[in-house]
Amino acid sequence: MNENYDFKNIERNCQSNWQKTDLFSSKKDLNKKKYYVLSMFPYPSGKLHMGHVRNYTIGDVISRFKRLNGFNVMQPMGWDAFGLPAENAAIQNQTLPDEWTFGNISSMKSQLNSLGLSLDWGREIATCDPSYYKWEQWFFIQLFKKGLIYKKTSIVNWDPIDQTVLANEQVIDGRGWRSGALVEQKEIPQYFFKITDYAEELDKELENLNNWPSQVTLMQKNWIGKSFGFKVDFQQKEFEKISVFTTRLDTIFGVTFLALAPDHPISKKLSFENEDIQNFIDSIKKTGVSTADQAKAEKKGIFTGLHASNPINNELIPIWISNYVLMAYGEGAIMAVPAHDERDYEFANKYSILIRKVIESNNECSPEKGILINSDRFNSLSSDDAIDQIGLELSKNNLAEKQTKYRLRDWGISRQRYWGCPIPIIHCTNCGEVCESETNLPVLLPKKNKFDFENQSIKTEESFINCKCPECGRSARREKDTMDTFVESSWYFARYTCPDENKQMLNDEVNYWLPVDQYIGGIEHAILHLLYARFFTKLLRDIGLIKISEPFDNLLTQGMVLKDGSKMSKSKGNTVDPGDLIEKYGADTARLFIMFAAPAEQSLEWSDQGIEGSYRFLKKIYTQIYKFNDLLKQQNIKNLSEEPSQNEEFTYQLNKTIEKVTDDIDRRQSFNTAIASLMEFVNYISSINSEKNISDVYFGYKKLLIMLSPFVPHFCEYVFKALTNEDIKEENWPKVDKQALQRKKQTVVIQVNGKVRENIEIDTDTPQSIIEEKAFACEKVLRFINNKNEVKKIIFIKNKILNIVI
RNA sequence: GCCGGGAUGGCGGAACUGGUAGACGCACGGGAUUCAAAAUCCCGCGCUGGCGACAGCGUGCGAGUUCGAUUCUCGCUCCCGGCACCA
Repeated sequence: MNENYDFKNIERNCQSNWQKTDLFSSKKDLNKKKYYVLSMFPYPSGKLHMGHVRNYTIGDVISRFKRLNGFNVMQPMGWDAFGLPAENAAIQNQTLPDEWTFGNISSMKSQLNSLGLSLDWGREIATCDPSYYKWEQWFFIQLFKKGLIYKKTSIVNWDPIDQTVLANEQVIDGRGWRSGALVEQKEIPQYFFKITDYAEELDKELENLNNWPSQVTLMQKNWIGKSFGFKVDFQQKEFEKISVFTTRLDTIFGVTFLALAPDHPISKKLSFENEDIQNFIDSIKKTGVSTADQAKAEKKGIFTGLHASNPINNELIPIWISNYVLMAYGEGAIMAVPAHDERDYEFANKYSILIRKVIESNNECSPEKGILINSDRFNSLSSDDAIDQIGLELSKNNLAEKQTKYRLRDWGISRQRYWGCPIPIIHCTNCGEVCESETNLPVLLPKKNKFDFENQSIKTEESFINCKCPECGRSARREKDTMDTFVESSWYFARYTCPDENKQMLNDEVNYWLPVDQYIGGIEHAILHLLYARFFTKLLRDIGLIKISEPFDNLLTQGMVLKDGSKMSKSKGNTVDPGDLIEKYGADTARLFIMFAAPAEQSLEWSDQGIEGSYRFLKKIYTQIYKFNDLLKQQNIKNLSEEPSQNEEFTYQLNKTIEKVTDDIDRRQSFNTAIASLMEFVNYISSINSEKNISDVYFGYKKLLIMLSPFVPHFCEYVFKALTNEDIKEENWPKVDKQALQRKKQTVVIQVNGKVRENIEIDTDTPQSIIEEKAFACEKVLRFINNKNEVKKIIFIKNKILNIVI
């Protein structure tokens, strides 16, 4: 053992040994319980950032912990390799998207390895590899044939100068990021996955995800947005009727206007005849496409000049068109009740529309349910009863229909970009829209020699576009759009189980490894990615490729890594390069610090000074064990048998630590407190005389190193070998001796009116009467009690507290 | 705007089921060691008052429930994440 902690050598040697022995490759083994640990795969941006370090260290700690506990662990890694940044980089750096991406993959792979992650690289996947996306195209075809994919037009951001579709991210303050042109809304045909067919199941099965953070399931629940209500028809002279969806039929007497979405068919028809309406709709089209932009936009509207009649009392109601009504939800039209809906209220105030209260309330606008007023024969009913009765009456007359609605919309997957998985559709003038034949898969992305700025998002290669129709054999044209990159990340966890399978999408291995036992990733993926992955799991099940319905058993959503209060980013110049840290302190210190600095699920404020503390902690253990090793040599001690210690305090401290660390890692996933306990234990060992307690200190260090090894694997492997001459890889996680946790003495706190006045050290389980006696003998307690007669009551919690209330 | 989360010393955080607020670490101050520095070791460290014993105050703000609230309830403020074409 070297006198100084030489992390560079230790880490280099360990990593090369692990690689040589292929230590972390995983195979099906029916003698062990399998455990599949998955961290969300990275986008290969080129440089590892602290968020990756955090994500992958968490996954690695869990993997190593589970291995020590006898599980057959699989921890794979791969690359979410399609996406926009590759195209941007290609334009900026005069490279090609594939060259840029594969270059990044190779440099990020070595960065990941320098962290000492116990990854099974034999299962590596890159989603831009044809052997991966071939099966995505195959799957697309199966879904298409099952009718789970359809085409419809939808709105995109259009940059009129660059003549290209923009992602929401590329629209800054309503302008294209490159051209600076005012962005327009444009309708184009796109393919959609029918995720709404699965809305009910996706909603219902959230209940079974007991090991997911409740905030994530709650966000998904709200996103799916299941609600019960009525579709109500308002009769209308010119257009026969206008249907609206409402969850608050009880407020129908309070309806003072109807509002249509700007892209509602009636709005569109009216715009052809009326220039003002046309201008109004055009002005709305200048706001961004994203829901956030639309919701933040000022509420605007225009009166159509038309009226409709309220089905409950035939009252004539004005019809407006407004930007706060979304075509994508419900009927694209609403019955507005300003007295009981805040958005309607704001709109009615702005345009001086009548506000009529129909639920009892002291406020001008109250969205809460209550007792009906101003509602004719339904007055004094509760909201819920009124909904039932009004619903019944209108339904009888075919004016309303009970409906269950979801806020969830179908998933549009067409992207007008180059660097993505080609959609395997062929447009034939003869046969229409047909799938590419399965034998022709994969539909390869056309190679480019030079990345074309003018047409960055459209494939112009004639050799790609021109093809033969698989049905009739005549000339046809290939679909030019690619798929949303979320499609690739919706099934990669399944493909890891059989990455080399080239005859089918998935084979039987998938049924051994799935579901993923522990999934780890950023909280920013709480809705979209996790919902799409759940959706795909159900699709794969229904096609018969897998048996499970939910992909991820346990979910850990890690917080972001911040510096100076905000997300690390190049533009803010507040990044910390993990490579620099590893160079300066080693991977073990970097891993230890990032796990110690904050709870995994919370955001982590980066501190340059804090990492010094973690480094110091490792150096301290190193030096202590080095000295202890010397002591063993001097005294020529060789065989230390693992006998129970006679030192009661030592066994208590050791077992308390084992219990705490095990529970913290396994159940609570509270890694920062697990490390704190290990630090306390190191402080404790330092405080005992090692010459007089050789055996205790030896076993103390031994157990300590095992428990620390998931966090700092290289360090522990090396030091363990030096101390014991054994291989830490052969060890098991230590077990708690429950007996050792029983203490003979306890501290009981004496309070007066809930304020601590004294502590009493006393035998465990001492009864209340004796503690009371002691308490009333304490000077510090009596000082706050003038007269024993004032004591109103005494609260006693065994081994904890005696509270005297006066 | 809507949905979700957070706020505790100078800083990161701990307190798991309502029961001693501040574990562990950083920073800082004092001391030891050293020619000196770094490293290391020891001691102190919420705020206010007090020589001290000790007392009062204290978990974003305002109320409430309770013998007792960082923890539960209601109402706010600020910060962070998501909002369907960033990944």
